[in-house]
Amino acid sequence: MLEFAILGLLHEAPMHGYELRKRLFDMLGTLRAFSYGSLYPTLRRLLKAGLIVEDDPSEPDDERAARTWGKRGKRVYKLSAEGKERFAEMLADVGPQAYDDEGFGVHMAFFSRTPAEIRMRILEGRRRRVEERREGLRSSVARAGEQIDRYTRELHRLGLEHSEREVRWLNELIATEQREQKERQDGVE
Amino acid sequence: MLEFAILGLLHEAPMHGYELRKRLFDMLGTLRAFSYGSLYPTLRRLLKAGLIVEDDPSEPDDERAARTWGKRGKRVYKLSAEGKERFAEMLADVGPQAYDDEGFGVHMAFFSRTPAEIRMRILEGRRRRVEERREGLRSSVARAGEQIDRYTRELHRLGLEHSEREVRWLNELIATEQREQKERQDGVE
DNA sequence: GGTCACTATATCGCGCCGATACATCAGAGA
DNA sequence: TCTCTGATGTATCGGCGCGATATAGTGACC
Repeated sequence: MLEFAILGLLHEAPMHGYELRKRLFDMLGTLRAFSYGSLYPTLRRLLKAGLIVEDDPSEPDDERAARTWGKRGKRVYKLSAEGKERFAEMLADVGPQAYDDEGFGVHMAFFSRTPAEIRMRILEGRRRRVEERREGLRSSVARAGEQIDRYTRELHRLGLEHSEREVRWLNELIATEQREQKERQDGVE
Repeated sequence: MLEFAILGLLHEAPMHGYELRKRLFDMLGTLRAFSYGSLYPTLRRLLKAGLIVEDDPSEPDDERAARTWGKRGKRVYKLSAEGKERFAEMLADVGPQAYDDEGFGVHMAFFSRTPAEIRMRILEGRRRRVEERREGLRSSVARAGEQIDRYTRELHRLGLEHSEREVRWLNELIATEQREQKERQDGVE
């Protein structure tokens, strides 16, 4: 997931670790924080795999100000051709991880770079997933009184409300996507 | 967190791994699944630490039916004195992990075994945490139009709604707790 | 007799977190 | 001028938990 996010973000511009982390935080908020303890090792891994390369180009005087540093701070990374390719593959490969809480959020944050058809698949897969959760919680909450711990039931009540709300939210998004797709088609014809 | 959950569950009765996992799933639902890949190693660790002991007592003919097995399946664990102590310590030690999404859910699932005072601390800490998130998302959503990616904003909108709803839910819980505490005091006096 | 779903234990690799350490730099305030 | 704080920046370590996978006994249905 972090790999996906890094590759996605580097499409915008070359960046160093700290910046990546901030951008990520802005996009995902508390949904997914990604600590430095995973960020830097992942960067290393991507570097070794050749998916990103160090952008070290002895200063093209272009925004020189940022890197006043002393002896080698700031390591700026940019996407390699292989990295671009890999990101495209990951976009196309819509697995179950794209439907769970964290994976879905990360995927959605990159929807602007995601083909409409794949956006649709993810949105609908997510909806199915949340509907299942909702049904489970529904029956748990309905199976009232008897046996279930009171606090557990409260927990399930909140979960149920969240699920219901998210399904509605997804329905709106899906409707919007469909409307826009139709407009695109009408525009072409 | 898993350690906490296992120790908490074993207060009810001795159990084997599979059963622990099912009970856990029933309590936390999709909030926190805990796979076998973490459950069994954790059980081992707790065993080695002496917090749980194997309950191997050559059949007290008490529910014999369940263990028809052949050659040693089913390893039943029960709490040791140290385990009980440890759980009590973990209950009393309310750190930031008790306020985040997953930790809070697990703690709340064991509220029936948690002193009222600590329940209060956790509830209020969680509320503070969620309010912070809410404020962050609020300003992000309000800072409309300009610059922010459309899908990212949708993500933040949903997050905001969830935060608002959870704060309300927490307020109710806290109010209930306070009411009950008052009743307890009145009853005593 | 087959096969299906459930019960049950276990391991492996690896992604990610939290804590921690260590630097530089900008601005505020004494 | 000095110092302190807070943001910027890179990095490592131990350990938790996940997903995939292997193995196997049990009960029920057809």
